[in-house]
Amino acid sequence: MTDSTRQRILDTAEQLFADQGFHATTLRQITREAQANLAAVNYHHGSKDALILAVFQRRLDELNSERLARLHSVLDASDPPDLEKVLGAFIYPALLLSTQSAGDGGRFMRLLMRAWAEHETQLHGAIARQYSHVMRAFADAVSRALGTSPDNLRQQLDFLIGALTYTMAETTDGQVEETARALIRFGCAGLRESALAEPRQTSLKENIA
Amino acid sequence: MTDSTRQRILDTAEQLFADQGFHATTLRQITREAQANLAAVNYHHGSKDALILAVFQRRLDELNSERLARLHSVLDASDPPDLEKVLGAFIYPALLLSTQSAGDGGRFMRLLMRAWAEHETQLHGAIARQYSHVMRAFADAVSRALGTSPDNLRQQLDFLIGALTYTMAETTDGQVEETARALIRFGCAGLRESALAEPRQTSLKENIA
DNA sequence: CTACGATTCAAACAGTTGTTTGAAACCATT
DNA sequence: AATGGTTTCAAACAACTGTTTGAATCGTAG
Repeated sequence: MTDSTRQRILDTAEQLFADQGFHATTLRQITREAQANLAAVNYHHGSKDALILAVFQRRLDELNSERLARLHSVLDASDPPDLEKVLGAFIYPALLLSTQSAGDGGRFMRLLMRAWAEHETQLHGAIARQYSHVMRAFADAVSRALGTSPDNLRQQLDFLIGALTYTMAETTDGQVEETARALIRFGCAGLRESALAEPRQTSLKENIA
Repeated sequence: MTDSTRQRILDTAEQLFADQGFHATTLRQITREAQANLAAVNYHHGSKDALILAVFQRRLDELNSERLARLHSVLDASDPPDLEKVLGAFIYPALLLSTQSAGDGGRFMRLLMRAWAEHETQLHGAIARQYSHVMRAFADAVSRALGTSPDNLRQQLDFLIGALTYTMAETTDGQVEETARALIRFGCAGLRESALAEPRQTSLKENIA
């Protein structure tokens, strides 16, 4: 292994941050549970703030690439794309990150929730920045599936993100698959209804994307 | 006034908790901005944890009674109740709490978000306990509007709560009304679609409410 | 074996935390 | 003016925070 201590700190920090929050979790607690020395955090990661960012960077990179890979696979399958499959490409990668931390399915979602509540901090900005291009890609895909402009879709996608984060944060491992299916059905209906409300946008100017 | 310092501490604590989180906010910061002495928090509220609970108690009591009042008004208007109006009775009171803290529309929602992330703490349990009977009332109302069993509706209502909390947490004051309308339309479509998926439940056993 | 860079470790650093204390100040009632 | 209960205040408390330091240990290449 390139660096075992660094990884162990990252893993236990992720778990403790999700359970207790960033400020409430102490470096002594992290290093004790990771069976490392107190100074190891500063040695391997520089500072506590840098550790927090590192915890997210690792997972968000994983989440983003998995989502985009599935999305492109869906886009290649049919044109216009199937809305259910587009939402599936958005939702299932998030569930994988949750269920892979065995025993606590909602941990990653609670971590995201905590990060999002940190509204005007470095963390919120960093996550928003890493999310934005993925969100744009999915907004484009949904707009093509519905035949509408992608402009007002960001809001409806936020509805979906909110529902996903909140619900999965307290879903136990067994119900994850069923909850995901219900969420996809719920979201598709909401998106289709919202698409009906605004005038169809079929002009070239908006739809070449 | 019965107690001005107590109220001032409650107000500034609410604001700082939403902006920075519970642990990151210090009693010295609260008392400084509230123009009170450091010991005033412990004198008036007992402890920092008790202050956190008090901040939520005040707002949740307000939110719950407003929601239930509007719900009963909707239930009295027609039978079966109008689904859009039921969701409106759920959503608008939350917006009022957000907009009444001028200049930062999403503050209360971020506060709720932070509280919800505190998963296995006293705070999470207290909020869930205060929410449960309201949730039950709205689940019953929605089930009557749709003509389905209220059993599986809790999950769809959680979708709505998640979308509401997440979206409003970053909605600026001006867009609040429009966002609420979009959310109601989105949620109604999702609920109606989910109702179609399961078999109609019209037996006496489930529907006497 | 030796030497050297990477890693670990115990100890200490200065600063901050929530809480407590006892005296001072306030304020209405006698 | 004197009383007694409520509220404020400055000061101190022990405990804990993230970070730094310099020596000890490790693993490996010369």
